[in-house]
Amino acid sequence: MGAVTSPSGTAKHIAIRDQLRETVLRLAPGQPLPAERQLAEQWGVARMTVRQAIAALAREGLVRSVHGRGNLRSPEPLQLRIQLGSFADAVREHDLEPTTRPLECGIDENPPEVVTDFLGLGGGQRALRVRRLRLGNGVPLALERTWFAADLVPDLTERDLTGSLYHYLEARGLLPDSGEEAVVAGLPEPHEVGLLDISASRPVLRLVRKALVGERAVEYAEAVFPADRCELWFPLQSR
Amino acid sequence: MGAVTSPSGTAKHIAIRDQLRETVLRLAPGQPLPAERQLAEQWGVARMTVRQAIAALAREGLVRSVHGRGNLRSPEPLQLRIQLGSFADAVREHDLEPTTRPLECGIDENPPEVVTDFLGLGGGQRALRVRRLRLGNGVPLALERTWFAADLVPDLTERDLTGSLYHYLEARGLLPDSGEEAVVAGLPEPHEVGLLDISASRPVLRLVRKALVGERAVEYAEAVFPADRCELWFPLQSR
DNA sequence: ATGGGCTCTTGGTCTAGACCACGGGATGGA
DNA sequence: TCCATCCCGTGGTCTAGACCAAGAGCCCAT
Repeated sequence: MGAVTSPSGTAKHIAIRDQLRETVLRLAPGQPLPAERQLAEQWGVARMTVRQAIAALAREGLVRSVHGRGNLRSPEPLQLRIQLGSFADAVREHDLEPTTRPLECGIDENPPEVVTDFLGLGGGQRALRVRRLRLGNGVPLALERTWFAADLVPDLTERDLTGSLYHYLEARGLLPDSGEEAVVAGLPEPHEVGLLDISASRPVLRLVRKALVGERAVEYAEAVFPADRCELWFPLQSR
Repeated sequence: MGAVTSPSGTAKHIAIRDQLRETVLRLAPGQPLPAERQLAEQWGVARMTVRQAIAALAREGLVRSVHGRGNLRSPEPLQLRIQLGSFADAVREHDLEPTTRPLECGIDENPPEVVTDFLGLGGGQRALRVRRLRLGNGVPLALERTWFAADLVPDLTERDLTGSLYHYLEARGLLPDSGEEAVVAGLPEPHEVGLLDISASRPVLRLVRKALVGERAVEYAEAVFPADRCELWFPLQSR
């Protein structure tokens, strides 16, 4: 079939990538592209060249390669505006059903130094670590890891984790009233790729929250958000 | 020389990537890895396989491939904490020399709808667009694009752009006192790659600021930060 | 019905080459 | 001394195959 018409000087895999992008955008999410071998023959090109083009589309987040099945158009991203401290509310505002999957809840025998420093854990005091996956309509939106001083939350059970931790904290007068949040971007760790159901080359937002009640450090939390699906929102302070 | 010792079941390019990562970490920033052809021979492997390993290290941000020169270890990232609205101060706090390179300053004949909506531009009112590159010790840290209602800043000249725009605004009683900021992560556009001097596969933080003085919309700004070099920092509000 | 295995299709890895395009240093002439 | 040019080493692209491994559906034996 027709050879690749590259505006002289353009690499073939670039031209193929651009043509293929058009093809993908005409597909419904979840639908596969033609097989790599077929595309290679169709364009009269080596399979490696087609793979290079598809890899680029995968980095763009447009396509997901699944071994044994094909190169599928990615699901439509849902873009979520999250104002920090109210995850469930943010999800509900988008008419999504917020759910939480507890992954882990227990004593962290060896917490990172940033955690012990911030929570002021010295002799004997232990850190409780909670890991949760937050979803909207079943789609993973955030992976959270939170540390508390264990003696502050003695009766926190697995059941409390499926709802808002902030309700639990509020009932005990531990609702944070100040602190700071830092945001960086990066690429996901391998284990995060699976839990968040994203591709390894798509960026993520990482957020670190240090929260206080008055002078007392209450919560150290790290959250990972797929960049495709989430936007973090902050009110500007008066100066 | 020694064949690749892969923990049976591991792909060669993975094993090579991991060995190569160790090699890179022993290099000084800017120093090149051995040439691809040499590495391929050394490990008894095809050059394409070595290239696959190096591409992974490039995505990690550890290595930068330069056509005609080699695969060089990336410069040491400088990690900057930026509290919004005070870029120059943030840079100075890290003992860096903040500079600004004005790229463009003029009327935007066709501003995006989000801009005209926010700034309330109707009828003959026009938008002034400013593009600047912010650096610390000569290293690009942010690419900014800012829109103002043109009649609010009639005497803004190219000279004002090299310093803090906020000084200019403050002198005219236009210093923003409220607003909102949204943060997303993504990959850089091709033109951003060059200006920020990053590799195309490294994530960036994108920030959109809508700033007001009282009820009056003053500034719509978009900024792009290399994820390797910047961390955005926000104070937590009292609730 | 149902479960297990077979087979076919798909992407994943890898090879051993080829030629192109860029950068930099050596070389030589003005 | 200075500048243009050439050459060579580098990464960038591309080929035409090969085999491996995972998913999915078929078919048969239970």
